[in-house]
Amino acid sequence: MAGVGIGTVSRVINNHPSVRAETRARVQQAMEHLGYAPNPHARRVAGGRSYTVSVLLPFVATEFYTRLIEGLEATLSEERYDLALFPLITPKRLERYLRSNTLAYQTDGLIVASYDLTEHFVGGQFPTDRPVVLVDARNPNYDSVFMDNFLGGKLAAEYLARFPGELFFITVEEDIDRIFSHTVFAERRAGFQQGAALAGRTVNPDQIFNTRLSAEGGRLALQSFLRHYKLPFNIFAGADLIALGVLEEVERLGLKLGHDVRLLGFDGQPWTAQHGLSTLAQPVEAMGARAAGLLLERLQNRRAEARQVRFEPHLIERASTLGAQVIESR
Amino acid sequence: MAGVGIGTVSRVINNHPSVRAETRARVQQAMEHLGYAPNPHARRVAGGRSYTVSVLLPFVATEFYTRLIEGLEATLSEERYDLALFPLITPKRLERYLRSNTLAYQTDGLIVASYDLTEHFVGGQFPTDRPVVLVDARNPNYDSVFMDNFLGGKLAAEYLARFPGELFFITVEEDIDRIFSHTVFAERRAGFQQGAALAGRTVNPDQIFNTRLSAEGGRLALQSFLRHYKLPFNIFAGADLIALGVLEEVERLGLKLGHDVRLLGFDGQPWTAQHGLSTLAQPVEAMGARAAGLLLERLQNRRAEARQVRFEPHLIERASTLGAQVIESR
DNA sequence: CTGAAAGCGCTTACAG
DNA sequence: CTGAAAGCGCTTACAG
Repeated sequence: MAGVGIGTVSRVINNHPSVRAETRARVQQAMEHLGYAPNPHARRVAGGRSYTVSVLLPFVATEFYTRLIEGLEATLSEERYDLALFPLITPKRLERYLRSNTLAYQTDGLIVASYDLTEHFVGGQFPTDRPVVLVDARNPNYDSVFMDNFLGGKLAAEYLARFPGELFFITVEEDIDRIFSHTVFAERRAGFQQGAALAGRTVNPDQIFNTRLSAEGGRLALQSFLRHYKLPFNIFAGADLIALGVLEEVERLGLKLGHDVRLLGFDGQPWTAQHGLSTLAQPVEAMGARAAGLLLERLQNRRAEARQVRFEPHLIERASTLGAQVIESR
Repeated sequence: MAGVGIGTVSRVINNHPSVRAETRARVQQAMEHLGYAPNPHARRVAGGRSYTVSVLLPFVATEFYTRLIEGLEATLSEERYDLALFPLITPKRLERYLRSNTLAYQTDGLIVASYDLTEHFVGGQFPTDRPVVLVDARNPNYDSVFMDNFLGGKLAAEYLARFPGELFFITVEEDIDRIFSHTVFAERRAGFQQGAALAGRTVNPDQIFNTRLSAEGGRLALQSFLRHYKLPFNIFAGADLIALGVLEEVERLGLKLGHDVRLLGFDGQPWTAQHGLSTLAQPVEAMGARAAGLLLERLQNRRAEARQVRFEPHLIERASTLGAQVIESR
């Protein structure tokens, strides 16, 4: 249809430089018109690349992963890469992804989210020769993009310590998927405790409530704090989802948000704005984009030194810590 | 290594009948020895089949899906099929899975879990010519394997109505992933209400508690019931996970399980046994296996009429409804 | 800059 | 029953 040989079509598809602009345009028009898209299996058989990247991620359906995937995809799709998602459901399945030559794993590279899975393999290396990038996790041997969760907890404590009233922390100790271990909540907790100590504040064990990652857990936490302490409260919820439950319970009990209870979340979910929830925002999409970028670079240059990219959370102040009036007058 | 041509190796791999048993064994030995596994991309390019099946499933990490996947995989792997999991995160992504010819979607068939997604497409048909099987969902135009959730709710009410005290139901109205709608909880609720009515029992609105799918939601539900009603309670939790929270709260409050509070879950999760939780068990693995079987058959015979396979939940009685003593004396 | 040819790792008639 | 050959839909030197 474009009046060219299939080799030229292939060059257009693969962005080969030596194609005349006019020819390239003609071929692209024809592809558009015909709704043609190349067969990725054939591309892999012929060229050794499938233009697909695997993302191994925990089997937990939080907005964090939705946002992370968006970030990954935005960057990868610019280079015409597709991503295939592989929820890590059992260790057996991890083994399968890595060792078998299942279609599933026949991709060009690997992005591993939230786990440093190297501990599962002898020698601390992934049993693969494909490039691997960690995101929301870190390992010195691999490109890593991670959040400084300790700093997040510390910032939370320092910020909340400026207000009158006791400090509280709601955390999640249980492994989110009961299979692979993760450390983000423990890091936030350690940071929180150090921040509180630096501010000269004590945090008793019953000021720390451990629950599961659910809004209802936040409601139970507030109930528990109320049984043992007097208002006002300064609560750092280890996740926005948990903070949402605190908000619900504050409302149900008729307490005054930003006064009786000052509340700080963690994550910076898009919906926190509507709820007036102060939060330590993680630039999740940016982290995903960066991880995708590292993988793309690594695909070009396999030998470069592993890079460690640290992100910091940033404080977003809203009514849940400042009170409604303060916000209005800004 | 086996002293045969590559064509014969291929015949062995594909279970072609006309290979001598002795030759087959020799080839298999060689494959074993070399750790050889065929390249699925090449298989698809050459033979049109990739021996991979896509599973589209909600992005919710419940044990239901873990078990479902196990059931699917057990059956598919017998026929040397692999499965590729595709969490349905956004409608955009659904579109992508179906329309693009991404590697992701270049599989031999489609298993769709928990949603009748046909509503998203004009004509009520999936835009694909590959076989499609629904599981935990139903549509007359496609092979479907589903649970009779209405019956489940009805059985629950009939069973609990035999005990003294009010009837309660804990449900989840919000869509589990906020994106695609599902109906299982509404069906259980409708069945529960009919069962209660048939048993001559009334269920007031405040005897039904709506929460999210979390253990903590069960704890809040029990708190709510206690504010409005007197013990003893007969509670049907729409999911075992929610029942777990009721158990936790019963213990925290020092109530007597199986007496003050009789509790029935739904799902039949493996861990319910340890907790003495009575439950309406869904044979999830069997449903998965059946769905996989239907797909395998459909791969052979594309024209056969769509089959509808209905599963029923079955009651498992334990201490949470019978009390500890009764169990002991059995 | 572009076409024609070889080749990627398989499957499957076609002979024998 | 089995080997040799053609072909699947691409990519990529190799010529021109």
